[in-house]
Formats: sequence, structure tokens, C-alpha cells
Amino acid sequence: MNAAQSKITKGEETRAVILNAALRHASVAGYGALTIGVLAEQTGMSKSGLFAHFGSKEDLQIATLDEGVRRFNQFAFVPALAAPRGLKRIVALFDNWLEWTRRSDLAACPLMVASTEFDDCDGPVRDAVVEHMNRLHLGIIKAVDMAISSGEFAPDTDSEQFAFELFGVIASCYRSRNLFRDQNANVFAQRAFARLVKSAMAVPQHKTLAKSGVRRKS
Amino acid sequence: MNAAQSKITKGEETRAVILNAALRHASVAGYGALTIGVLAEQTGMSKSGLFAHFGSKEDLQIATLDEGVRRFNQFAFVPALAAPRGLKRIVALFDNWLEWTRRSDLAACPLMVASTEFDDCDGPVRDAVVEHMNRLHLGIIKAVDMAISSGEFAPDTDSEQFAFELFGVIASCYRSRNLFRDQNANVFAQRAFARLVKSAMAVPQHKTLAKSGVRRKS
DNA sequence: ACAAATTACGAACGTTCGTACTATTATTAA
DNA sequence: TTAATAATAGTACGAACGTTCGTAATTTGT
Repeated sequence: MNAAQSKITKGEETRAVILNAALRHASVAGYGALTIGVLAEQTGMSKSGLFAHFGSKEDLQIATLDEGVRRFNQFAFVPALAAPRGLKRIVALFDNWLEWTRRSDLAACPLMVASTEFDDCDGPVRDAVVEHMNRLHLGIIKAVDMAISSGEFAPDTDSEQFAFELFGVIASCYRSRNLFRDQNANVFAQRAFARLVKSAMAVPQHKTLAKSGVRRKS
Repeated sequence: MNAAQSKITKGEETRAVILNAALRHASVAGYGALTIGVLAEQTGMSKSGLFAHFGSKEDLQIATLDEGVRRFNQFAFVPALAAPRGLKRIVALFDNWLEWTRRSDLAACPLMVASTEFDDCDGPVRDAVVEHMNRLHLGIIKAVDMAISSGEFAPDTDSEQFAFELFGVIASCYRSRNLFRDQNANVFAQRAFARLVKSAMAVPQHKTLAKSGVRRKS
């Protein structure tokens, strides 16, 4: 046992192995297809041995979702915070978001999958999905607000609207990739994102006079 | 038996009843949750009696999907064809698309649900989803091309890109409605759609000279 | 090295799954 | 009305589901 990993116990290690398999399986077949038996077979454990790590199937689903979100944050969100506030950070977030399901060995974004699977099924899993999605949503809004503060985005930019449309671009990209298996999915997504950013950009000052009254109520 | 419905047999009638229940259930819990037992209980039939209408569970899923698409076409797509070619038809299609899951008693769009559920699972159900989605995608592209022909949209408008972004708007709207339960989901969607249309609109002729070179490769 | 604690297993529980088969009831055509 | 046909119910099946429990194996702290 070396010093770097001296604290992780055996149970936590196998739990990580289980969650890795669970995440891979859920990203392909959905969280409803996360059966104890299949997962046990896939990890080479007994059903009961695997089950003991989680109190119930529901807990397993939530744990899998949490792990997926943790990886997303680790791969896409946190690194984007290294980029300077404003447009650059938004671009970094978007790029990371597009890339992260390709770099990880996941078939689809675990949070996106969960959000369409549980959006109409009340319960603790849905609650967890909503919480994660809300956090992400607020993170985007905050990033957009920073771009407004820095003067890169126009002061009347609706950051919630921006987040709404950004989610749409990502969702459409995933659909093109996974359903249509379109190699150009990322190109479409990049163009859509560019158009979104462009329409939020502040008008350069030497052209401002002509566009004083933007159509916007109050 | 009156003349209007003289041709429908008893079997077709109960099959319709089953598919109605199946559609409602699938739109909430997904196609994987379409179990024979639950569906039999919900329609007041025996498991075997219900099962006899479909050769397998897979056939039931496909039949349910087909029925969902049929209703979508009937409610949203075909009526939009009554609008004149060009922008008006696109607007009609979009409006109908947003409204149809509210007017029908469905929790979500059956095709959208199916497309995220089966996008990574090869098999006949996925094939059916892809086919339906492709048809819809081509329908949108054709409608956009008409708007280009009519001169409403700029000649260099990328209709495939337009379809890509339109799907994103719809997907994001459904997410806002079903996951966040945001009452303003349609407002966000309408704004996003307006921005999409605006950027595709042809530049009025008396202003053309200033914008001759649009940045676009080849 | 040993005792204590953690972790994994095997077997079995009752339920529900999808899917056969056979019988019985409704519907339809003559 | 009756014979033919279609539609539904009944029953049973092996498999897989999530879950519990007692016990064996292994890791851990001392």
C-alpha cells in the first residue's frame, strides 16, 4: 500500500468498480435496465455481494447518477473554470461538454439520459436528477452573467434564455451522434453555438447608435 | 352498427384501446416499462388475451411507437401542410409541435422518448425509431427548402442546420416542461425559434449591398 | 499473529417477466 | 340459425427480478 491511496478501503474499491460498470451500462440501456443480476455477472460478483453495497436498486440508480455527474464535473465543468471569466469560459464549457462523452468510454451523457428517463416519474431518483440539472443550469447562467459583466455580451442578454438554447444544442448534438450516427454532429453543434454566441455579443461601440432600441419588453 | 364504422372489427377496436393505454404509459415511464401484465391490468384484459394481439413484446413496442407517430402526423404535421409553403408552414409546424403533447393526453412526445431510449440499443425498435425520425427530419428540410425557394429565407440557408437547431429547441422545451416543470418553457422556445427564423431570413433587398460576402466556405 | 470488523458468497424467498398451449366465449358470414 | 372464424380467458412454464439471511472468507487495526 503506497501513500497516495492508503485510505481507500477494499469496499470502496469494489464499489467504484461496480459504479463504473453501472455507468457504462446505464449510458447505453438506461437506468431502468440497471439490473442487479446483469451487473453482478458483468463484474464477476455474486448478486448478494453486489447488492450489499447499496440498500436498494433505487440507491444504486442514484449512486450511478451521482458518479456520472461527478465525472462530468471533473472532466468538463471544473476545467472550464480555469478559463478566464466571460466568453472564453463559456466556450471552454461548451467544448468540454461536447467532448466528454467521447473521451470517457460512455455511450451518452448520464445526466441527459436520466433527465429524459425520469422527467415524468416522481420519486427520489427524479429529485436527484432535478437537483443536478438545476445546479448545472445555474452554473451556465452564472457564466453567462459574467460575460455580460465583462462587456462581451450585451447587457440585455437573457442568460436563462441562453442556457435554454445551449441545452438544446447539446441535446440535438447527442441525438445526431447516437441516433443518426452522423459524423458531422459536432460541426452542426459548433455552428449552432457560434450563432448563439454571436447573437448575445455586445454590439461594438462604434456601431451602437443605429441599434439603440432592441425589441425587448421592459 | 352504423355505416361510418362498419368496417372496423372487434379485434381492431380492442387493439386500439390497448395501444392507447400503451402510449399513455410509455410516454410516462418509457417503452421498457411497457409490460404485458401492467397493460393487461390497465385495460381490464387477461395477459394472454392482450398478448395475442401482438406476436411479442418487441412488436408491441413498435406498434405503440407507430401509433404515437401516426398521432403526431395527424395532429401536427398534416395540418401544417395546409399552411402556405414557406415560412408560414414552418411556423405552423413548430406551433403544432409545441402544442401537440398538451392537447393529446400524453406526458411527452412518444418519438422523442423512443429516440433517447433506443439510440444506443441496436434492434428492430431502434430501426423503427430511426426511420420515423429520418422521415420527420426530411420533412423539415423540405419545408425549409421551400422557404428558400420562395425567397423568404436567404439562398445560402443550410436547411439541415436549421433542422438540427429546430430539434434542439423542441428538445429543450420538453426538458423545461417535464423536468423543470417550467411554465415559461413555451416562451423560451418561441424566442429561440424566432431567433432561428430571423437568422435564416433573407436580407431585404434595399440593404443587400452592404452584406454581400457572408462568411461561409464554398 | 490474532481478534475484530468488514466484505463477499450461496441459497432461497415471493413476484413478475414474456411466452407457450388449450379451452371457451363472441362475432361474423352463409 | 347455424357453421366457421376470430377473440379472449385460463393455466402453466422457466427465467429473471429485487431482496433477505446465515455463513464463510478476507481485510484491517493492534
